Amino acid sequence: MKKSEETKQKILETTIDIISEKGYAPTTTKEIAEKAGVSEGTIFKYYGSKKELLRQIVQKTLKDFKEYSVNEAIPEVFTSTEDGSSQEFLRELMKERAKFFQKKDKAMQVIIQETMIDETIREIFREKVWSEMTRVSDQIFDRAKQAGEFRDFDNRTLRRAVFGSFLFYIIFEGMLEVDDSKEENLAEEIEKTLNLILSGILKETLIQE
Amino acid sequence: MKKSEETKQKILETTIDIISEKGYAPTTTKEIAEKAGVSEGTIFKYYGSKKELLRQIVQKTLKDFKEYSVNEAIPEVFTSTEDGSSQEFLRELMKERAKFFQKKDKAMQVIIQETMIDETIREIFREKVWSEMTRVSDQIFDRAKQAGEFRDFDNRTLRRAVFGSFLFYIIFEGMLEVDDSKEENLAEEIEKTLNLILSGILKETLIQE
Amino acid sequence: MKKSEETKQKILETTIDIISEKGYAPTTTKEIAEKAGVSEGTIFKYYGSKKELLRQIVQKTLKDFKEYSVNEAIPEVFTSTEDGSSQEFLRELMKERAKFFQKKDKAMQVIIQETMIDETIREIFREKVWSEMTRVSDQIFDRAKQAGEFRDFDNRTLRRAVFGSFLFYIIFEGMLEVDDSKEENLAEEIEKTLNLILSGILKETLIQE
Amino acid sequence: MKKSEETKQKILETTIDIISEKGYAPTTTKEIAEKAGVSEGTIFKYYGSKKELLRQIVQKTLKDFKEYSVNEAIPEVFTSTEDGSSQEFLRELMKERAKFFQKKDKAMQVIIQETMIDETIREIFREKVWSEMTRVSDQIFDRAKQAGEFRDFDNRTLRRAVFGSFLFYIIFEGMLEVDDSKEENLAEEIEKTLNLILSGILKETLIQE
DNA sequence: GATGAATGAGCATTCATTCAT
DNA sequence: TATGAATGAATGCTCATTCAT
Repeated sequence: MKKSEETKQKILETTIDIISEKGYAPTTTKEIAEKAGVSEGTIFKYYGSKKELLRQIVQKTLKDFKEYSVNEAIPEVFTSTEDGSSQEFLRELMKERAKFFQKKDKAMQVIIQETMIDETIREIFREKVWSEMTRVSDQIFDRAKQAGEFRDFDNRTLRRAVFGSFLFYIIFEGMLEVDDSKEENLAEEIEKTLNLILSGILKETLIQE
Repeated sequence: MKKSEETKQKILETTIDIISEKGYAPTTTKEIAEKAGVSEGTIFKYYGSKKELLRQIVQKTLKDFKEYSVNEAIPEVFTSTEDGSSQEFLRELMKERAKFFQKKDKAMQVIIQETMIDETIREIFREKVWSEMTRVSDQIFDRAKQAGEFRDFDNRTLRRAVFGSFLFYIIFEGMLEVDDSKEENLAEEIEKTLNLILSGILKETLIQE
Repeated sequence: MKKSEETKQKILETTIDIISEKGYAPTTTKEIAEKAGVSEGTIFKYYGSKKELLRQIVQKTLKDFKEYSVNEAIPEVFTSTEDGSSQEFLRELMKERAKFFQKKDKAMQVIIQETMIDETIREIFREKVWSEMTRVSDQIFDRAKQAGEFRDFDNRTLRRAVFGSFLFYIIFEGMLEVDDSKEENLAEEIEKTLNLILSGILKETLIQE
Repeated sequence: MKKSEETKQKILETTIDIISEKGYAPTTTKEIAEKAGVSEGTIFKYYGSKKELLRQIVQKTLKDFKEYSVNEAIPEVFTSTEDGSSQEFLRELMKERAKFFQKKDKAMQVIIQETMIDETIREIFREKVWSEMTRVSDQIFDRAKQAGEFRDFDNRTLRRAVFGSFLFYIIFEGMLEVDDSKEENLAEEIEKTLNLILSGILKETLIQE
């Protein structure tokens, strides 16, 4: 990597670090410059504006996410579950996604934060994540329902259950349970949660079909 | 209500409205003053500082939440599920809570936003919501497991599934699916989601006991 | 004294108290109102503006000073030194003035402070104090020199010596030597200082006449 | 001097100019910026806060004063009065100090003003000026009394006479006698005043020894 | 290419002042 | 008469942004 690329990268990483802690608005370019070891001018040389710096962080992270999904996660899942059930497929998919989240931990925090606040970011999120998530999960759910593997819940309800527990884990447990055994196995947690969602909480099945 | 109380209340409501749209930091006291129809001075007369205004919004909302829980939600749930199962209890409880969220919609948005960013607010949230949520759900889950009604998932996994889908509904669906049939019945959505979580997605139960 | 006069007086005294500690500018009308036990509105009812309140403090104090000079100090001095020397007269006069300063301690601080800063106040000071001080001291000095009692210093130099040591005592010793024996006898201090000035520091007289 | 140092210096001088006329509190940073030909931001870049700007003015002036005393005034005085009397020494010392005051005229006004109002500044003044003045004058006075040159006044009374007339000259004559022959010789005024104080006003010495 | 000095619009906050009650 | 709610101009200060070097 060229020197200038390194500098640019350093700025980006530093910004993600700081913003994920205190949010975008209260983070100053001065602070970023100091922690990144460059002058404020340099930030503007590379990114034009503070807002643009944020946009590039979001865009880059979501592009990475998409690339990861397409190039690594889904092929990997396909291979390992080739002739398997939808259930197996979903299980592997969630684990792959979780890996990404875990690696891009702070950047994802930034994205969720800003998605809640900024319409521009929200739009990017909608386009890059939400639509893809909806599309892929619709495919899985539809196939599974057709195959008689899943009960007949509508896709939105299914999505809510599958992704919601994941979201809860990311946002609240990570943020609020400070001193907890953070080193617990993510894959195992996903496993347990999906088990629950797939098999249900109750001993006696509630729904008569 | 006295005139001065009305003014104070008007400021609070206006602030919640604006902050829930754009977040705390980029909202200016000038903007609040204009939309609330008071002078900037008045805001500081009543709330001392912008930060304090936020703190009071959070505190008041969470106090209302607690009072609602204790005075309305839980008694109501107890009465209606007196000799019922834990499942029934949980179901009613979630519906009652959802009602509150729906009513305090914007204020809750503010709280979730700031919880992600501000350690002070995070602390309040931890004390007022998280600990209470943990305690109450532990009771329900433990009782249900002892009664042989629930499978033997650990409480954290159970919590993740139950509250996560709820969170997903609040944060993402509300925020991202703009043009959707918002008037859909909340109670019904809760019902469907809990059915899923309680009975599981799969037709054949996964777990052998 | 009528109730309203009492209120007015209370405001004035409170203001003098506070201003003498922190100066006019950083003292707020809110602070005055609170310490005086009235509403802010009342202050403006009586004094019209903060500036006017200051002006009235200065004017009143200097009017008191003048009245004291004319009605008490000078007659008292005349009586007690009727056929005495100028030296005796000066000595008594300084002691009488010192009594006033001691009594009006804080108000005089306010006046000296504001005289240094505000041209309006400076003008009042010039008219009420400086001109009178100059006039009276000129009379005493001239008479004493004519009588061969005083050496032939010009009046300004004489004034500087006589009033300067007094000023130094008021401003710096009072302000800077915090823990000192404040209860020391003012009259005695004046006495010692005037002795010095009248007789000189040196054992051998410097000036040959 | 570097450009940035010049800017910093310009701000300082402009501030001294304005504050010495109207005092610290009513002087606005906007006014300083305009008169100094810089932006308000620049002031805060260099001095952090308005209060800090004042503190630096006071500190710098008093540091200059101390350096002047030690490096110029006292050596100069020692050389010129090497085998002379204490009287001669005191005389020269006062003249040297007066030179400094005359040069730093406005800055000294600022210091005296703020010393009367602000405890922080008062503390700096106590440490830097008052203690040194007390120490040096004690030495001179003690030596002179031991040598039988001075009468037996206590040091505080001596100080009051010597510095008081000086103070009076600085504060009141400079401030109140606007149209006067300001170009009069400072050295000569000091001379006359010290003559008076050393030899006394009276023709006949008052004190019998 | 990178700096850092300088900017100025915009912010939260203060406070003397007004006025209906 | 006295209050205290409300004001809004003005303040100290911040910070993204520019640009000469």
